Parts: sequence; C-alpha cells; structure tokens
Amino acid sequence: MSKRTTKRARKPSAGGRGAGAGAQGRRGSKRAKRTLENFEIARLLTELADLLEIQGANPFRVRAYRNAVLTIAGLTRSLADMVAQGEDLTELAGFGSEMARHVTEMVQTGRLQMLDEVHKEVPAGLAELTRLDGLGPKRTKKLWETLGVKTIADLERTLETGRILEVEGFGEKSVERLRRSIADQRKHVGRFRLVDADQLVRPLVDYMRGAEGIEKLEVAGSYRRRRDTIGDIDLLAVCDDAGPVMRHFTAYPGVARVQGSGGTRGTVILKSGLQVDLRIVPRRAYGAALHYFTGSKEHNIAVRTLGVQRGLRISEYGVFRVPKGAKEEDLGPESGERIGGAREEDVFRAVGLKWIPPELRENRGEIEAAQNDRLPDLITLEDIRGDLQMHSTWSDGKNTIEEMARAAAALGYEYIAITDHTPAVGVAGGLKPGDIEEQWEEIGRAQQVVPGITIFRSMEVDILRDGSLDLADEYLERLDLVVVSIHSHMHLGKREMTERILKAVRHPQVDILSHPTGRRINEREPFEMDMEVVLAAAHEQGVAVELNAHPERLDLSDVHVFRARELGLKIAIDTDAHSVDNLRNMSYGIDQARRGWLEAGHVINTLPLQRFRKWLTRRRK
DNA sequence: GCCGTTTTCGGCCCGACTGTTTTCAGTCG
Repeated sequence: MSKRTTKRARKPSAGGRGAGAGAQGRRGSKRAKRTLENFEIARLLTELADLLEIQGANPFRVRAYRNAVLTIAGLTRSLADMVAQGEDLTELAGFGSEMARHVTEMVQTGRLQMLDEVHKEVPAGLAELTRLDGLGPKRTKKLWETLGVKTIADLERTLETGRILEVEGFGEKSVERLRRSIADQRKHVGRFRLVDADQLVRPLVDYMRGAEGIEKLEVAGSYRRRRDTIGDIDLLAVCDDAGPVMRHFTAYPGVARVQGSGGTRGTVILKSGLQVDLRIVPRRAYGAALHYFTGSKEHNIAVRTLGVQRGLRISEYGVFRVPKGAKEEDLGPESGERIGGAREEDVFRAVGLKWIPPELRENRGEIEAAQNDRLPDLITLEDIRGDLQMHSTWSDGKNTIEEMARAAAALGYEYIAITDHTPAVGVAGGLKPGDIEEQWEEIGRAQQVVPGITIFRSMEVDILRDGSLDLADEYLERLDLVVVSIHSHMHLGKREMTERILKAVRHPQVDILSHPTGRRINEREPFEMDMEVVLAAAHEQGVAVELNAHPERLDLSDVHVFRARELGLKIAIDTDAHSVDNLRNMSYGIDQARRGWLEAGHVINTLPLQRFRKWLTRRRK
C-alpha cells in the first residue's frame, strides 16, 4: 500500500472539538507537566491556525493546521502513546515533518513554542472573536488594530458605545449581527442532536413540498450523512420559478428571523435556533448540487481535486470540461462543456468513482474504496434480527417484559434480551438478587404468551469502581447474556478508568460492553479512557462492544465504530429501550453504524437465532 | 505547511450573499 493510500485511509471526518482561546496560556507553568490529550492538542493547533490567519499567514499553511486537527479528531489512539512508542507521525494524513514536530513538542512539554511566539504579536482572545458569526480574521484584525478590541467583552463595549461604527466596513447591520452572535454564543447554542433535527425537519419538509411549482426537495448536508449532531440544515429544491418557493420558505411559521434571501439561496433561523439554508438549483444541476451540499467539505475537496486532475471543473452547477488554455478569471460557473450534473452519479462517474453512500462521505478512505470497487455493503435496518439491550418495569423501563416482547416481535425480530439494571444502580430501580429469579419466572411466562420471539435472560450489570461486577458469579453464570456498563464514578482518571473497564471486559462471563464511553450528546462528555486499549482487549476476549442506538448516546461514536471494524471486533447495535416506543431508535444505531462502515457481518444481532446462540457459547465451552 | 501517476516546486475547491461599498472584500458553507 502506498503511503498516500495509507494516509488517506486514515483520514478522519468529524470536526475537532471546540477550541478555547488561550488554552495554553491558562494552563500556567506550575506543577509537573502533564501529557496532553488529543483534543487539547487539537485545540492548541486550532488556536494557532486562527491566530496565524489574523496575522495574514499563507491561507494554505493555515489550512494545513486545520487539516491536522481533522486528522486528530478521527484518531482513537492517543498521540501521546504514539509519540511514546516512537511511531512516525508523518504517516498520519496531513502530517508532515513540521506537524509531527509540533505534536511531539506538545506531548513532551505540554506547550507549543510557536503558539507562544504568535501570542507575542496577536492576543489569544482574538481566536475566540473569529468564531463569532460575521467576524472573520480580517475584520477581527481591523477591530483590534483600530479600537484595541481583544476580547468579546471589549467588543461588547464598542457595540454599546457605538465606537464600532467608526471602523470602516462596520455599519448598523454589523452591530445588530454581532450583538445576536454574542447572545447566541452565551446561550451556548451548539449542534443539534440528529433526533432533535429530525423533529424539526420533518414538518418543515412537509410544508415546503406545498410550495408553488416545487419539483424536487431534498435535505442534504450532515443531516443526509446522518451525523450524530447537525449544525444546520441544507434544503435543496428544484423549480422553474424561484420567487414563490423562496417566499414560501421565508414565510414558514417556524421561522424566527430571515437571515437572508436571494435568487438561489435563502437562510432562516427557526424559533428553535436551528439555521436552515434553502438552495434553489436548476434541474440540470440537481445531482451536482445534491452532491455538493451533502458534503462533507473534506469529501468535496477530494472529489473536486480528482476532477482538476482530469481537466474537469466540478461545482454545484455541474461537471464541466475546462476549455484548453482558458484563463481562470474568464471562467464563469457554467463555462466549458457540461458533461454531467443532473444526477449525483454524474459527479462520481466523471472522476471514475462508484456512487458513494452519503454516510461514508467524510474523506475517510471512501474515495479510494470507490476507485477500487471496495466500498462496504453497508448494514441496513432490515438486517437486524434482535435487540440485546432493553429495560422493563422490573427496573426503570415503562413497559412490561411481555409488552416489550410483543413490540419487538412486531418489528420482526427473532430475539431480544431483557437487561434490567443490577442493585448498584439504585436510581434506576436495579434488581436485588432476590428479585432476579422472580423476574426470570416472568420472562418464562412472557415467552409462553408471545410466540415467535426468543427472550434471553440478561442484565445490564454495573461495573463497580474497581472494575468488579455488581452481580455474583452464580447469577452471571445463569444468565443467557451478560451486558456490562458504567453508571457511577464517571470522572476517574484515564488510567484508572481504563483499568476498570479492562477488568470488566476480561471477566469470563461478559458478552457485551455497553455504551463504553458514557457520553450523552451535548450533555455529558465521554469518560477519560483509552479506547484503543479497551477495543483491543474486547477483541482479544471475544467480547462484543455495543453501539448504543439511543439518539442521546450513539456511543460508540462513528470514529470508534470505524476503528472497531478495523480491529475486527464484533459490534452489538442495541436500543437500550426503556419503552416500546424506544425500540424504534434502532434506526439511529444503523445510521451511526453505516458511518462507521459496518456491514451486517460485523454486527452480532444480525445473526439468525441459532447462529446467535452459537455465538453466545463461544467462551462457555 | 503539505504533497506528488503534470513530484522536490508550485500548486492547494468554488461560488453566493451581505454590507458597505461605488466595484468588491469578507465571510460563509
């Protein structure tokens, strides 16, 4: 495998975590230096990129830092470990010798000298300012140079006093926009969970289909790629006359304010705070526009670059052969010979690729896979034959075992596992040992009255602080399936947490490690733990790792799923349902699984009943 | 700063909209 392919294959997707301005400065110099986590390294590199941009550095150099941040976001391994083991960081996508040197320095010293140097010239707070809507590097620099604005607080003062109007390029509209932008940031308006976006998008799409003369309507963007969180919504429409469609859009009752509207593009903010962009495109460009607005940005850049290599110009208007000898400035959006654009496939075919499912479009190796006809045959909801984590009224579920079984049978499943909590999870009504046998009797009764589905005796066994399990072996041995997870002491250090999970995974009765990082999207950060080590241990022990389909968890993340697949682990996609309705959340797990390149064969609950039973006995010979 | 089937220099995706402008820079996606 060439280095290029290797690097591309590792190229990640998701954006880095939010970068805080002045992260390095705040850490201070006292105390022993501590190894930086990947996200902290990414944060420092982002700050460096922001500040270099303000300094007017070469934009491609700035991009190089941002690309490195993207790569880091897709790693499951800790950079500190990689450095400690003497690995060659330049093997990582977007990492050259400089980036490798920077990262090594940060790992070894906890600081980045280059950032210190830049801080001498540009205040750290400016990085934060560039993240406000309407303020980019140029305008931030201007405010700093003319009014000495260094922080958001400074900016607010100039807004109040009106001094900002003295600065060239800043008028009343800018004042209003910046005020809103600061207020939005205060509210900590973040990304929307996919499930919440679904609730907002469905009625909007229904409404838009009623627009006069609308021919086609599709939701593109990260929503179409089914990312676990959504920044904004991109709607794509085809119609002959844009005017009525755009007016219909901005008149949607859910709109809080109209940010802008032109002949082909309009932007509104819904009352929920969700931004929605509508693009109106001609029929002949529909496929090219759909591809373009679906993204990801990184994927698009990669595809367009392939186009450039073939003398093609790819944009939302279509695929064009660039006229020989044409000057860049003479080219309009539709100059040259149009060789495609009505269908999405046109774009891929023009650069020698098979059509790539949206969930894979993260420039994480999908381009190479499509070139080599090695795209995965992605799992679908129809592949699922059972659900291996759900709760009943015996602990914190809302429905009885029988009700859960009937609902699962109605979904066409062959088997389910009832996984009520164990005693340590008192708040969730964890069962006491004395209750467990009674519950088994009820499972037996439910099994008799609900035909056609097998109900496994299981429990979601709590992993205690020391890594031991919250249920005696005599019970564990009598369960059909043992699922383990953490519900307490979530703030242990990385080493202790990793050891705790490893101990649980190595318990001979354990089958599935459930919601491994404990994250709750937008609510709780993942545990500090070494995922790479945990996944490796699970693989070694024959333990499956769960992709929890609950839309607030989706834990494993897509990046972790991708890595698990690379390592050859088995995955269980479970809903963790606490009611019959929750069983339908399986689709969110499937979305995430597809983003992690899973095929049916990677997932244990796609197995037919008999083969699944066989899997259960793999360690119980 | 990274990268290479136009390779070690010279590229690096492409277009719309806004605001404050008189012809476009900056920002955003």
